[in-house]
Amino acid sequence: MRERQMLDAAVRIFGQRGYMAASMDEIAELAGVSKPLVYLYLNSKEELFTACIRREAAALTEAVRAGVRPGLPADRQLWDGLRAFFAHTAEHPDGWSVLHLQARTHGEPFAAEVAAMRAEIVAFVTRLVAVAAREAHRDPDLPEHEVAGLAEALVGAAESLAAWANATPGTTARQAAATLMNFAWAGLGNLMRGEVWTPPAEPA
Amino acid sequence: MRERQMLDAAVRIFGQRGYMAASMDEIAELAGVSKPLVYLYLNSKEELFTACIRREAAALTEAVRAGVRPGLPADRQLWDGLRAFFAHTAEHPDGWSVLHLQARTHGEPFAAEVAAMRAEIVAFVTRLVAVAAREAHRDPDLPEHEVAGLAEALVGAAESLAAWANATPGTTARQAAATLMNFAWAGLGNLMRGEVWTPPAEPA
Amino acid sequence: MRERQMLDAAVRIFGQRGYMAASMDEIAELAGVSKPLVYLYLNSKEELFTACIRREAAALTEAVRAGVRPGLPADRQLWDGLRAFFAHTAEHPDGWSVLHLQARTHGEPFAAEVAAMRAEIVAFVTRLVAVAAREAHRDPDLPEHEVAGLAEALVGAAESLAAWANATPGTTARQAAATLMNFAWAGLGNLMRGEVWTPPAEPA
Amino acid sequence: MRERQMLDAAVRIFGQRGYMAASMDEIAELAGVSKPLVYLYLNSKEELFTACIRREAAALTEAVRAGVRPGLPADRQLWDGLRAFFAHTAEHPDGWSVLHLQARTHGEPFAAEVAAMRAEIVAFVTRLVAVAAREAHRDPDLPEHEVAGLAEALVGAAESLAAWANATPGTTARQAAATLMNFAWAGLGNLMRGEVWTPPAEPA
DNA sequence: GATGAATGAGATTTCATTCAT
DNA sequence: AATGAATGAAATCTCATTCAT
Repeated sequence: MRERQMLDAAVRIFGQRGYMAASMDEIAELAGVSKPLVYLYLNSKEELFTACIRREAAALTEAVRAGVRPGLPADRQLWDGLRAFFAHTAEHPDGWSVLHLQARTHGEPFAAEVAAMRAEIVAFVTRLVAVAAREAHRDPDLPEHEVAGLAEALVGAAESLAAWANATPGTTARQAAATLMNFAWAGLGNLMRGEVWTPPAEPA
Repeated sequence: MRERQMLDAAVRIFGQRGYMAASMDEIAELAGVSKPLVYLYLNSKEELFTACIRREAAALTEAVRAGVRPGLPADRQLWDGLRAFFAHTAEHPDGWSVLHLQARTHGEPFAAEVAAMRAEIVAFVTRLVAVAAREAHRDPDLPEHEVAGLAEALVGAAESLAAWANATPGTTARQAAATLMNFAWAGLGNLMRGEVWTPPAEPA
Repeated sequence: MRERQMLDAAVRIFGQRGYMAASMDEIAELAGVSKPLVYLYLNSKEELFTACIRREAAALTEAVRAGVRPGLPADRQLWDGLRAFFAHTAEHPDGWSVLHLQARTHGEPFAAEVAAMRAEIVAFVTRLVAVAAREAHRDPDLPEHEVAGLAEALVGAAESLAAWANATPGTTARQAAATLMNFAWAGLGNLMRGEVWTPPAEPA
Repeated sequence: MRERQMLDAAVRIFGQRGYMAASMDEIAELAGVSKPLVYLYLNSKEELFTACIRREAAALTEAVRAGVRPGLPADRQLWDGLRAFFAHTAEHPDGWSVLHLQARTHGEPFAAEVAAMRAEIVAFVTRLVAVAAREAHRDPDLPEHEVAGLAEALVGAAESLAAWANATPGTTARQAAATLMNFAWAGLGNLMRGEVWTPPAEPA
C-alpha cells in the first residue's frame, strides 16, 4: 500500500544521502506522492527515519533467522547465517547503509534501534561459540570479556566484509561467507585447543 | 598557526555533530576566529571537511607506521601496529569519528578520501601476510581475491573493535589488540598450514 | 440539527484559539462530523467565522432585548439591559470572545459584522438617554456628536467591565451592572442638569 | 538604526493583520531588509511581537506621563492625561491596535505584557480618585472593590473612545477627552457626595 | 448525504556564503 | 589580515480545501 512505497523511497534516499542531507521533498517525489501525505502517514522526519530503521532491522534479522536451521552443527549454523547475511545486505544495499552507516551517526533515538538489533545478532553468535566449545569437548573457560570481544570482532568483520562485497563487483555472498569462515572458524578452533597467541612482554 | 586551530575545532564539531549538522558558525566560534577567516583559509564547508579527513587520516597512518619497526617478525609487526592503531583511535575519538562514521555517510568526495587511507592500511596488512607466509616456508598460493578479503575482514574487525573499545570503559588498547591477535593470527596460521574450513556442497 | 453542532464547536474553538490559530480539523472533530461536511454546510473558513459572529451577535442583542421592558423608566431600562448584557457574556464567554476580541482583530469583513451589532446597541442606549432627558423635563440640547461620544463611552465601559468581570472570580452580573450604573447614570444626570465639567482654556 | 525600521514595520503589519496573519516575509519586505536579518536582530516571531508590545507600551505610558504635571489638581491631571492618551493613540493607530486588540487575543506571554502596562495606568487613575476624594473633604469610604470597578470602567471607556475617535473623522483628542471628562468626572463627583444610584429590589 | 484520502501553497526558521570596510 | 553585517536558497511542517466513492 501507500505506506510501503514511502518507506521504500525513504530507505533509498536516507541510505544514499544520509539522514540530514535527505530532504522530505525528495523522498515524497521518489515515492510518487505529495509531501503532506508523507506527514500524514509518518508524522515527522524523525519518525520516518525510525520506521525505516525498524523495518530494515526486522528484515535483516528475519532473513538471517530464516537461513539458519537450529538442529545443525554450530559451524554449519554460522555458515548458513553468514550466507544469509551477505545475501541480504547485497540485495538491499540501501537498507544496509541505513542500518550500518546512517543510523549510527545520529543521536540516541536512532542508534539505540540499531544497537538492539546488533545485540540480537551478537547474542546469536555468542551462543554458537558456546555450542562449538561443547562440541569440541572443552569446558569453555574463555573469560567472558574475551568472548564478548571475539563476538564483537566477528560481527565487525562481517559488517565490514558486507560493505566490501557490495563495493567489489563479482563477489558473491558465498565467497564472502567462505572468506570469513576460514578466517574466523579456524581462529576460534585454535583458541578452543588452547593455542593462544602470546603478546611480547611490555618494556618497562 | 591559525589554520591548525580551525582544523582542530572543525574535527571536534564534525566528529560530534556529523557533517551536515555541524554549522560553520559553531566551528568558527570554537576556533576563536571569525567566519570569513575560515572561508579565507579553507574555501568552503566541503573543502574544510576534506581537509579534516586528510589530516586525521595522515595522523592515523603516521601513528601506525611509527609504532611498527620493519625488521621484526610479521606477527610482532602486526601486534605493534594494532596497538598503535587502538591507542591512537582512543586518544583521538573525534578524529576517528570523522574517519570511521562521518566521512563514509556522505557521497563520493569524502568517502573516497577515507578509502585511500584504508587502502594503504590494507596494503600494509597484506604485505605482512605475505611475509608471514614466507617465514612459514610456504609459497603463498592463497588466491589473491582471498587475501584481499582476509585483509578486509581483519581491518574491519579492528575498526569495529576500536569503536567497541572506545565505548566500553576500562578496555585498554593492549587488551583490544590481544583479543584481535588471538582471533586473527591463529586463523591465519591455520590457513598457512592449509587447514581450511570447507563449505558444504551447494544443493542443485 | 447538524449545522447547530458545527457552529457550537466553531464558536468554542474560535473563541479560545482565535481565528487564525483555529484549525478546521479541530472544529470538525469537536463537532463530531467530517471536515467535508463542514464545507458542505458552511462554505469556507471565512464564512464559518462570519456565521459564528452573526449568530453570537444575534444571541447577545436578543438577550438584552428580552431583558428590557419598554414601558419602564429609562434608568430601569438601562439597569435591566446591563444586567442582561453582563449575564449573557458571563454565560457565553466563548461567544463574547468571538465578538469582542477575535472578530475585531481581523480585517474588514469581520469587523463590519460586529460594528453593525454595536451600532444597534449604541442606538438603544442613545434612545434611553433621549427618554431620560424628556423625563427630566429638559429639552436635550446636547450636541449630537456629544451624545454619540457618550453612548460610545458607556458601551465601551460596559464591554471593558464584561471582560473584567469574567476574569475576576466572584463578580456577579448584578455587581458589575451596579458599578456601571453608579458611574454612568449619575454622570448623565449631572449633564442633564447642565452641570458640565469645563476644560481649561487652551494656551495660544 | 536597522532595528528601529524593523520594529516600525512589524508594528504596522501586526497592527493591521494581527499576530498570526502577519507574515515575517511581509514585515521584512516593508522594513526593506531581508528576512534573515530580522531573525538576526529579533530572534523569532514571538520575540519580535513582544518587542513591539514593549516598545509601544513604553511609548504610550511615557506620552501620558509627559502630559501630566503632578502638582496640579486631580481633575486637571486627569484631563491632561486623557488628552495625551487620545492624542498618542490617534497618532499611532497601529501601535494602539497592537496593544489594545492584537496582544490580548493571544496567550499569556503577550497578554501579560499589556496587563502590566494597563495596571500602571489603572493605578494612576486610582491615585487620582483618592486625591479627588481628599480635595472634596470626604473620607474615602468607597469600598475597595467598587473603586477597582470604577477605575476599570473609566479606563475601558477611554480605550473604547480611542478606537471610536480613530474611526470617526473630525474627532479631535480634545473633544474625546472632554466627552469622557463630562461623563466620568461628574459621575465620580456625585459618588463623592454620596448620591448613589440604587438598584431596584430583586424579585424573589 | 457523507467521507477517506490527498494536495498546493505558504508558514517559520536555518545556513553556507559574501561584501564593504 | 580580518570582520560585522547581510542574504539567497532551502529545510521542515501545517492548513484550507477538494475529489472519488
